[in-house]
Amino acid sequence: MNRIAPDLMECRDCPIRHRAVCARCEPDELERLEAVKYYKTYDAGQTIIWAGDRLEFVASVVNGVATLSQTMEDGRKQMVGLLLPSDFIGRPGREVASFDVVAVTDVTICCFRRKPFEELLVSTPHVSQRLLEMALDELDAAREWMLLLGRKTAREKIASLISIIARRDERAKEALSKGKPLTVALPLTREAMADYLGLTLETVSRQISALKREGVITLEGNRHIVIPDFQSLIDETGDDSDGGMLF
Amino acid sequence: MNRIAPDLMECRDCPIRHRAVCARCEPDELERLEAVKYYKTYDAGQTIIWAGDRLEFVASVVNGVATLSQTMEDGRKQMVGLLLPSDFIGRPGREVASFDVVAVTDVTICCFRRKPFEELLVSTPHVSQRLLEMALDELDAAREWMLLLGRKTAREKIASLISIIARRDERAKEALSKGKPLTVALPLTREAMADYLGLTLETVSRQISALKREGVITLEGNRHIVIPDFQSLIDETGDDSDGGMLF
DNA sequence: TGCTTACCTTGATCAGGATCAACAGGATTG
DNA sequence: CAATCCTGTTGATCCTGATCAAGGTAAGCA
Repeated sequence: MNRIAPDLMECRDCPIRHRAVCARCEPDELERLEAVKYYKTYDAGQTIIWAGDRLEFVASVVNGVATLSQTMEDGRKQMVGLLLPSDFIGRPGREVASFDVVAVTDVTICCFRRKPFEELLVSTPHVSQRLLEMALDELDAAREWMLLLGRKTAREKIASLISIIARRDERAKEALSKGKPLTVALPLTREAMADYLGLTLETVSRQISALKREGVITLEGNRHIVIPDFQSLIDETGDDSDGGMLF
Repeated sequence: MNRIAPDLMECRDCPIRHRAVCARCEPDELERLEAVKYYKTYDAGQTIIWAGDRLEFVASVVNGVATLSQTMEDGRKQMVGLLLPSDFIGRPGREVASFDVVAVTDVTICCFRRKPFEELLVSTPHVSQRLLEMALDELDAAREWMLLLGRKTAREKIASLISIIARRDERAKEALSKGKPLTVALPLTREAMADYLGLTLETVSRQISALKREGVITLEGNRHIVIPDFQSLIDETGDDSDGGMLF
């Protein structure tokens, strides 16, 4: 898992330095952040924040994958976000968490106590500007997801999920640009995928089998998907076929 | 419709002065905004922005109701936001609109050309702070909506929509606080409701009829809903029954 | 080595909501 | 005033994905 000895790490060596909430910071701003940050690590499966908890800190995901989800009284569950390295956790200006945050793999996060961070937001314009930018991106992504949840078929949902994960995967990007078939690591179980897509795990399994049967994808073990031809996967997502804006 | 003669209106007389993106502005900041704003009005049914259009301006809804939606090639449509007075339209930092914005009733918006507004964002901290706050609120709302789209039944979706509209309705709030039965004006057609909820219009109609048959709601014409007992509507939404955090 | 547990697959059946279709009331128009 | 359009309601039928159920595979462990 390539764990970093967290407390030894300085911001300038941080793998998410140029994508996270601190991306735009000038050296002096970075120093202010550096002074108050602290790292935490969680094992796969651990809950990082419970919905309803008092929100003591906000954080950036440094490495690993976490999910943001909501559960109804009767157990129905909906994932509402996938948190990858550089993504932001928490909501400045809110006392209480609205969603559960759960580590899917082992996770390291870079934390700031909420109150001091809120003060920083006011005094450190490059942090609040970057946070605004990230929030607006998240909002667009959430709205894309609403289309998926409300209108796509099970098959389209699966194809969309795989293509989205492929797009966020650095190594996959490389393979794609070289026209090679690309292999994507799925960090999620079938159940987690179901929670994300608004399906049951059985339907997820069946649709993956169907895509495999038809040669759109190949499985390598249960957690690795090979995509021989990215375009034919895209064709299954139901999205506009303007291959132009890929990546 | 109580149309305001737009160009005569000054910010200090503006009905959304204290809720919109300008809410936090000091008098001097307000002057800067006032200098560059301009009003536009649209008739019910008109499209304000087409997805894919170059985004020339951002704006606040001053009065009326608009929708934010996405359409797939084959016509499937998903609404991803309901824009009520004080809500913000557009995305600073984005060249091209991602969603359609359509006026549902007659609508007046207060516009700022995008480029100058983006500069204002940098130089006017109270604008960007307020915008961040609004974006984070929208994000929470979008995530709530994802639970609705992914996991709720048709009946729960209808009940949720009605209760959400009731909550955003100023006059309804008043009636509620007095314990009176409250009447809510539905600004949406059955079809628009269906697009919002990820259902068909027939299912919307049937579920509304069912709620009426069971006495949870009463209809007054097609666009007004009377809720004799708000709690029993809430009970149908599938949400946590902690009536505590209402409003 | 066999046992347990977690994860996944596949089959049979069911049901919620989609689809197809007919019709009704009200507003608008010629 | 009839004709048309728009919106909404209701019925009949179909189909996608949920539910219930049985096995299968691989890893961890006694």
